Amino acid sequence: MLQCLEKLNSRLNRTLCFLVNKQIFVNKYSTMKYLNVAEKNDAAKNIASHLSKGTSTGRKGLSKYNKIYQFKANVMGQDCEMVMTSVSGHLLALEFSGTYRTWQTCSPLSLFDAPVFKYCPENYQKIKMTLEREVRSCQGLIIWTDCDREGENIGFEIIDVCKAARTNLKIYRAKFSEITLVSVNRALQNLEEPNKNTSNAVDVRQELDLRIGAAFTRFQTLRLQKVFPSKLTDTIVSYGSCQFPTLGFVVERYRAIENFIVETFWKLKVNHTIENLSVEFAWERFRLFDEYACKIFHDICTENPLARVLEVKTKPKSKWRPLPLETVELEKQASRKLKIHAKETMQLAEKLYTQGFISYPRTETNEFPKEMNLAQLVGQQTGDPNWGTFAQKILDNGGPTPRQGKKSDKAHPPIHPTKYTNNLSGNEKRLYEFIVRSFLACCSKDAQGQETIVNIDIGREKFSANGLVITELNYLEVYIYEKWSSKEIHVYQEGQIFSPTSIDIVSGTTSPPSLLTEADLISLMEKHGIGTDATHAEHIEKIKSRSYVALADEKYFVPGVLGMGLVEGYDAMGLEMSKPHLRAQLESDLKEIIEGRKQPEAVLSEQCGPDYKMMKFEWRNNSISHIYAPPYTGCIGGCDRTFLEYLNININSVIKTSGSSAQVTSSNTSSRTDISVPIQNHIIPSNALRNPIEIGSNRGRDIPAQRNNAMNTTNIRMNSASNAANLDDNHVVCRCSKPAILLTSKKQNQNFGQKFYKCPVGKENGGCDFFLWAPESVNNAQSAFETPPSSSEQTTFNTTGVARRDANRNRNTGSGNTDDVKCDCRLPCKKLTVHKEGPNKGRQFYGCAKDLSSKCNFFKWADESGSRPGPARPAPVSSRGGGRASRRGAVRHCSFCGSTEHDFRTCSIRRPSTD
DNA sequence: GCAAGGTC
Repeated sequence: MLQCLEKLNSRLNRTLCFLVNKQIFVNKYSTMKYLNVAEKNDAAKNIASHLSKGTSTGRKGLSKYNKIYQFKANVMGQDCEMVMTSVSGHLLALEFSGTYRTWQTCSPLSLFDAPVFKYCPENYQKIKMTLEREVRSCQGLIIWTDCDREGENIGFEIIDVCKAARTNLKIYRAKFSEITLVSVNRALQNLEEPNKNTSNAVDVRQELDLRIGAAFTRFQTLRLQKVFPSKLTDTIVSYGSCQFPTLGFVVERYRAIENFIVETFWKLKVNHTIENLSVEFAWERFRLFDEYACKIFHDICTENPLARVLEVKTKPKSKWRPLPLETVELEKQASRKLKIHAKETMQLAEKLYTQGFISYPRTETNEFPKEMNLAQLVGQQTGDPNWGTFAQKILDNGGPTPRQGKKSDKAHPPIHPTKYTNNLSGNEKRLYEFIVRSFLACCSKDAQGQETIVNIDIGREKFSANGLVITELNYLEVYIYEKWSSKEIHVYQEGQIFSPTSIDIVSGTTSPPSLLTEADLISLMEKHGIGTDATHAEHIEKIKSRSYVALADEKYFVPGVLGMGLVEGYDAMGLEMSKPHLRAQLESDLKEIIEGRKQPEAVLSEQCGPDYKMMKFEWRNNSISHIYAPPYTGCIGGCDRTFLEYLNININSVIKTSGSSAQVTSSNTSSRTDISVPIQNHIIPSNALRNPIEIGSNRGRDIPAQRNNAMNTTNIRMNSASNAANLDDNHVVCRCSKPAILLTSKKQNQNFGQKFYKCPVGKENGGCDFFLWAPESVNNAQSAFETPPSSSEQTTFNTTGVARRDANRNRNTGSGNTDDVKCDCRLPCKKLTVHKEGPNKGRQFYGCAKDLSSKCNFFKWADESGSRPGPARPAPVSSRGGGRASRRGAVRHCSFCGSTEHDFRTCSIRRPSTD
């Protein structure tokens, strides 16, 4: 009996193990159920279809646009129940709280700090309720939103809604590049965590767009309505980070045309006519702006007017078929070729998409996935009376061979027809036809021709003419929107001599660029990252509806009085609101948030906070203490320009970034390291400051100084208030905003034992190369940078490390012979004489022999021995950048050319292109 | 009454 029981027990155990191993037991009693949510219904349907191998069953959700699909799938080794549904883009919207929502109950300025909250708009309530209802019966949530920045944020909106409805939810992110069988199954087997950083970046983008957009819109609307009541009553004068740069492009082109100076030019033209065939030869010099010079060449040619054929080249020439169609290209081509505006094009495309005639029209992809059955799509078109024959020809001649682009949004294929129809009308019909013809053209072959180029010589002047014979039209047969014309030319042979029919001087005038078309505007927006492919048309429409711009001849954009006034008004205030780089700066900040290098709060603070530029400074080596006694609370926003000059901060750059206060640029090379040296390590935020400040430098970088001032940057960043608490006692932060670590030099040289600060992460681990000698070590260490200071240098009045290095070199160089004295480029110097009126007139000095654009900052008086430190008197500066030593005498001079008659702001050397 | 980004 006992044996029987043991046998039975053993058998039961084996059965149990088998069931557990096969997960039958687990499934029976605790089958895992997941809610899967995609960004749109279409995606949910297709993903469900792939994951279920076509077996998913559908049912209605509370929202009629967002259905629910059910199926079984294996998730992490377990067979699970799957429920799949979707949202429709963003589920939540951002809005101001309470009284901040209405215009009359708060100041526009208060919107920068006003409380905001996320809520679900009325038209999305049903989607939200579906999620809440479905998730209650699930143990897991899988996010299937598009794998881009906005998609990640929409994912977190879904997560927030679902977590509020159901606790203890396991949450995963499916990452996929396209909705294909392979891709979505791979995503399910490699589930990840949602990326909070990416979502944070979108939150920042949303908040900034709302705050800045609403604040400026209300401010300028109310202000301008008050100033121009008769003209602007009931008119919204909106501001947006995309609509304003779009307006800026229109204004900029208009100004370029207005400011264009017409010039007359002259050129030679050779004609050779035989039996009604006239061939024009173009001059190799193209055109000259000097009539007299052109006449001389004309005389030379006409003195011996025989042409000799130097070369006859015949080569095949192709005209490329179009790339697979992406949204921006569809908008541009429809505007150019069909004269349908971008906004209408997208509305039409949306309609064609929902009727199933074309694929998803918002795509940045211009290459077809390999697994797409293009032949089947081409086959659908063979019955059409206009392009059916061509479609059949593609199939008969080896099938579709699409030209492939290089762009992919990893989500949608290029725009293509998905179903044949001949029941459309109006612009809907025209747009469908364009999409079909573009698709067939893309699947066809390039047009082929033979080009002949003939080069001739007349009196040593060269001319050329070309002809073209088209041999195969190929895609041009179906793509009726492009033309390629043959050009007949006589038969020439190398060495042939002929008499031209005429050799003429023709004059012409240069012409300004043309006004922007919609296609041009879209190209500019795309180039500068203004808006997305889905929103370009809306921004253009917006500036039209606001009367900022209008269309001339129904084609060309011209700024209206209001648009022009806004741009010029802000420009006059030094606020570059209509320039694209403001948006570009935000995009750069968002990227840093995504990469985890920047806190969202810091970006919000920088872009949104009041424009404080007050900092507390302390000076090392008494540098400028006699003028600005430490601790000095100074402004770098332009309110104290003298102070900026002493720090060699380029005021123009400060103004340029006044909206974000992220960066100022130093105006000369030697001073690019200035700021971090004279200022002691204790960089303490003043009471006026809400944020601590990090000051770094470009120490150690080899930057050609005069080439690009913007490169000589000394970064001054506002960090988040929360970082303040993390700072160590020294308040030294590195350039990646981390508290710097204090280390001791172990190198066996004169710096042994000296202390210095470094980035805690280290450059080798992705940190920065921040370096600063500790205050207690600075008088003993080589210098605040790399070069050892001598005792004499310690007593100099220079505020800059670089000037000290110059002094050091001066001491070691020879005694006035140009062959002995070498500059910082290690090249022999040239000896120069001061011509400027002043105490040093006639005095000689050494400077770099290179030209202005590449010379270094080396300076040395010719009549002084090398043992003395840097110049004690106001110095003539050998190049843009030297001569900080002269500050002591309080004689102000230009930091670029040394003149005492102006400062660097008005220096003609510094600003050759604008002065 | 405001933005820009999703999508229907």
